[in-house]
Amino acid sequence: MVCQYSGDRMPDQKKVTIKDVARETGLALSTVSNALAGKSMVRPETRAIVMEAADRLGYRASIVARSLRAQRSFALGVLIEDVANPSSSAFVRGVEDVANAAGCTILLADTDGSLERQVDAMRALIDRRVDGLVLISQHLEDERVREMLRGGPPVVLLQRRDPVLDLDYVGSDNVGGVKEAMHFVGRLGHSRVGFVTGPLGSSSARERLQTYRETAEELGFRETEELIYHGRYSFDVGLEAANFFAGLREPPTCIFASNDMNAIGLIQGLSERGLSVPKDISVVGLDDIALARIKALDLTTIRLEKRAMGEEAARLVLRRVAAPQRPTACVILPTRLIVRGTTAQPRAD
Amino acid sequence: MVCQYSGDRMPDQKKVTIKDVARETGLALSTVSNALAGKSMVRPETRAIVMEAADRLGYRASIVARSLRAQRSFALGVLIEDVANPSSSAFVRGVEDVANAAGCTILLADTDGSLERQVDAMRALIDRRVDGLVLISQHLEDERVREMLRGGPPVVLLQRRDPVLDLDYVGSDNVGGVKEAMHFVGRLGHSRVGFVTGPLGSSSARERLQTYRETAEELGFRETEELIYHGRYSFDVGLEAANFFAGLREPPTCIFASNDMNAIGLIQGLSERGLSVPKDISVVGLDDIALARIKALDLTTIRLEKRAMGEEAARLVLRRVAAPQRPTACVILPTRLIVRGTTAQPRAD
DNA sequence: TTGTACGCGTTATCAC
DNA sequence: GTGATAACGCGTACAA
Repeated sequence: MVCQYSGDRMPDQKKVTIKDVARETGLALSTVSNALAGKSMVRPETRAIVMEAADRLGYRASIVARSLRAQRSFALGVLIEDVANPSSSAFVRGVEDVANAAGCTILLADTDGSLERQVDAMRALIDRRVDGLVLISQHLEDERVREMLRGGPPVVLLQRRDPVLDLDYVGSDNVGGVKEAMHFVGRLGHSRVGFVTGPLGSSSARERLQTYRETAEELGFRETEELIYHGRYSFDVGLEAANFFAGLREPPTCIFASNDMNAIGLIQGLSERGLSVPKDISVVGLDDIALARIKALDLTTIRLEKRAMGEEAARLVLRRVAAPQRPTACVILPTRLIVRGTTAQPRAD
Repeated sequence: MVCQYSGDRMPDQKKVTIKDVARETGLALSTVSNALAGKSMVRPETRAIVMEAADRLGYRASIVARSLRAQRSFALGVLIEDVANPSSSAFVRGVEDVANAAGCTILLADTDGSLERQVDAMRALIDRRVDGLVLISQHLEDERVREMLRGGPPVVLLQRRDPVLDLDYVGSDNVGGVKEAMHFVGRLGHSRVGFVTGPLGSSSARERLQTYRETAEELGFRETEELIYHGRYSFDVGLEAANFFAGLREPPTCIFASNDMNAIGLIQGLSERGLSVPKDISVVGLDDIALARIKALDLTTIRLEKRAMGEEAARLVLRRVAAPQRPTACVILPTRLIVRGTTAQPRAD
C-alpha cells in the first residue's frame, strides 16, 4: 500500500562552511579554525565572537573534510554474519558503545557467512578508510582476505583466531567454559555425553571440541567419538542433531549444543521424538541469549559475555590505531555456567 | 585474562593514491581518473595500462576524497533503539541490504530510547554528511530533533509518523493487523479482551490502541477501557501486565500484547499466577520474531515484515537523495495474523 | 585523446 | 594574536 501526497520542502539549503563563518565575522579562516578548536593562542573575545557566529549560522564542521585532512576517518568497520541474529548482535552493541565514547562511528556490514560478501564488505570499508576493522567470526583463509589483513587498517579478530598472523584477538574462555560444564554434568552422574560442534572453520568451535574430548577422557566418559555431531550454529541443525542422537541404539543422557539457538532446536527435536528434557536427556547451551532465562525455555547454558567482548575488541583496535607498533594483545573473557532447568541427573535405568 | 606477545608488523605502508598510478604509468592524473571511471574518451589500450598499474599497485580510490568532492558520502545513517534487541534488528538488515546494493554503507547508532543519545547520534551522523537518515522508532518532538529533521539530510521515518512535517514514512498496517486479530479472537468466542499498549509517544502504538477500541466496540466487547494496560515493548512489562490482569475480579479471556517479547513475559507472568495459556487465557503477540515459532512458545502473533520495512525505508531515502523535491511517500506494509498455539476458545464457565 | 588547473572543507605551517 | 597559503585525494571543466 503506497500513498503519495505532495509536500512543501525547502530548496535544500547549502551547507554552511567554515568559510561562511570567517566571512560573517570578518576574520581569517585559520583564526576561525583555531578558535573553534579551542587553541590557546586565540584571544577569548575573538573566540566568543566566532562561537556566536558559528552557532547562529548553524555551522558544523564536516567530518568528511576533516578525515581527508587528518588521514583518519574516525570510524570503525564492523563485519558480522547477521545483525538480525540474536546470538551475534550483542557484539555490535559492545563495539558501538566504546567506539562512540571515543568519538568514532561504526560502519556495519553483514556477510551472512558468505566469503564473497565478506571480501566485498571489507573492500568497501577499507575504501572508506576506516581507522580499524572488527571482524566477528569471519573467514580468514582466503588470499584476498589475508592480503587486506596484512596491508589494511588495524584489525581485531573476534571469536576466530588467525593461524598465522598474530593479530589482536578477543575470545571467550572456551576451554574453561566447556570444562566447567562437563564437570558439572559429570557430577550429576552423566557419562554418555553428546556434543554438537560449531563449524570447524572457527577456532572457537575447534577449541570447544578439543576440550570436550580431553575432558571426556579425563572424566572417563564413554563412546565420546560416536556421540559427536558435526553441526553449525542454528536452530535447524538442532532439529537434525536431535534426530541423530534419538536414533542411536543407546542415546546419550546429556548433550552439549553448539549454541543456544541450536540447543532450542535440539530440545524441540528431542521432544518430537518423544524424549523429554531434562527427564530423559539433559541439554547444555552456549551464549545465554536474552530468551534463555524465560521459564518456557529455562536453558542451562555457558554464558558468553558478548557485549563485553565487543567492547574489548573496540578498545583493542582503537588502541592500535593510536599506537600501530604496540605488541599484539589477546583478550580472553571468562565464561560462566548458568545452571537452569534443562539439566538434571540421568534417569536411573 | 590478557596475554601479550610481541609480533612483527610491517611499517604501516602509505596508501597509494591516484597520483602514484599516474606517476607509474607516466600519464596525467585526469587521464588515469577518466580511465578508472571508464569514460569513453579514453583509448582502450591506455585504459588497459592504467588498470594494470592500478591493480599492481593495489590502488583503491578514497571514498573520503570522493565524498568531499562529490558533496555526497554514499552512506546512510541508521538510528535504532537497540540492535541487540531481536524485535528491532531485522529493520537494520533490511536497510543495509538495499543500501549496499546501491553502493552505500550504513552508519549505525543505538539510542536506547534516550532522547539525548538520539540527538547526539543524529548530530554525529549529520556531521559525517550522510546522504540520508533512517529513523527507527525515534523521538520526534524535541526542538533540536525537529531542527535537524527540517534542515538536515533526507529522512525516512520508520514505525513513527511525524505529526507536522510530511516526511517519507514506512509503517505497517496496524489498523488491519489489529482488526484481523480482533475479529479472529471474536470468532473464537472471546468478548473480554485485554490490551497492552506500547509507549504512546509512538504513532504506531497509538494507532493500534485506537483500532483496538474501535474494533472492540464494533464487535461488542465488554469493559474494554478497564482492560487496557499502558505498557512498553518489553518482557518485564509483560510480567507486570500479567499481574495486573490476573489481579482483576474478572480477568479477560484473551490479551493482546504490545509485542512478542512482551507476550512472552505476559505468558510467563500468567503462568506464575496459576493461569495457563491458552486454556485460561489466550495471548496474541506482535512481530513474529524468529523464536515465536518454536514449540515451547508457539506464539499466535501479528507478523510485521520488518526486514521488508527496512528495505522499503532505504529505497525511499535513496530515492529522495536522487530527487529531493519529489512528493512525500508513505509506504504501509501489510501485516499477517499467524495463528499458533497461544489462542483458543475461551473456557466455557 | 591527453594534460593543466581548480575546488571540495579542514587543518597545519609559517609570516606578519 | 592573526592571517595567508599549502596540502589531503579526487573529479572535472577547459585548454592543448
